[in-house]
Amino acid sequence: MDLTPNTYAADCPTRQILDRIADKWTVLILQLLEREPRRFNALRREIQGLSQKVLSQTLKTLERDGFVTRTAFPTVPVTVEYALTPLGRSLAITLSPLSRWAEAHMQAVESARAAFDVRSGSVVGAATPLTGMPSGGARALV
Amino acid sequence: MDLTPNTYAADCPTRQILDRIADKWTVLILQLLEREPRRFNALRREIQGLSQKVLSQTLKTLERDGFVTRTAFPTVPVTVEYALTPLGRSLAITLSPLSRWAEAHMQAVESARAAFDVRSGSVVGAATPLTGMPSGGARALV
DNA sequence: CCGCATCCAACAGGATACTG
DNA sequence: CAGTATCCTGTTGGATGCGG
Repeated sequence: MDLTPNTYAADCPTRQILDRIADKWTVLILQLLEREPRRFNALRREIQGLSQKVLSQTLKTLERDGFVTRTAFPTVPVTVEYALTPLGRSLAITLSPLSRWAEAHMQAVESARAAFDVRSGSVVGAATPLTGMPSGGARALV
Repeated sequence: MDLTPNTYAADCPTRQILDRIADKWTVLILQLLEREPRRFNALRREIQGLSQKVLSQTLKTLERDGFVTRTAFPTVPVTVEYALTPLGRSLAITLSPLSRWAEAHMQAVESARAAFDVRSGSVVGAATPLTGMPSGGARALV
């Protein structure tokens, strides 16, 4: 039996788990829930661009994976609260550097993209000019 | 002007970046390149389940985002080497805890899934028996 | 309020074949 | 070896309407 999990094997469970946790919505949701438990529509409102359907699906898998708990209070219109489990909290802590990295290096990435697009000659609104010039080839940049 | 980036706004650049870096293949590729630069087919072989098309696409965006450099040596059959930029190295370090978390908590997640599936009564190979029983409802767990 | 079910458009991604 | 181009299918995900 193979006791050492290998993320690079397609069939290893760790691969499947990595696929789930390396997800945009997972990162954002867990981040919010780490601060404090929330209701369904609270999450929906706080995360722009997240549709109700996808939120619903995501929460369900997060619950199944043991990251969040779903508690329904039998109030008049039902009230549902989502909260992190200890396992989920552990994951949230692991994930939070991702958001911070994105914020910290946003500018650097945008610059890199702009530079690359110039090198590739892909000017957005205009046809690629055969005139100017290619080359510029293999200068080590970085 | 808004100086504070907000990952929860749909149009914020950080959101787009988060979407890219929170990606299964990105995590795996950067991890490998952090140890040492690699050739195209080396990456392809080392990462099971990663098709040539997707690897190609992914590497291109990673290059555009300024995470990796692509160096082509004019040998007989051309040789191409991918390596991390300082920015990419910074990201790789941020990403590596993800893989390790997956490995460390693999068992816990699988247990959670099994438990959830039992609660939900979704036995894989069999039709859901109307006989047995529903309920099991709202017991607070965890 | 909290969802699920349905329909449908868009895109991701595998297989294959062909270039420098 | 290191890709690009084409085709074609499966899944993702938005929009909408209904039910507990």
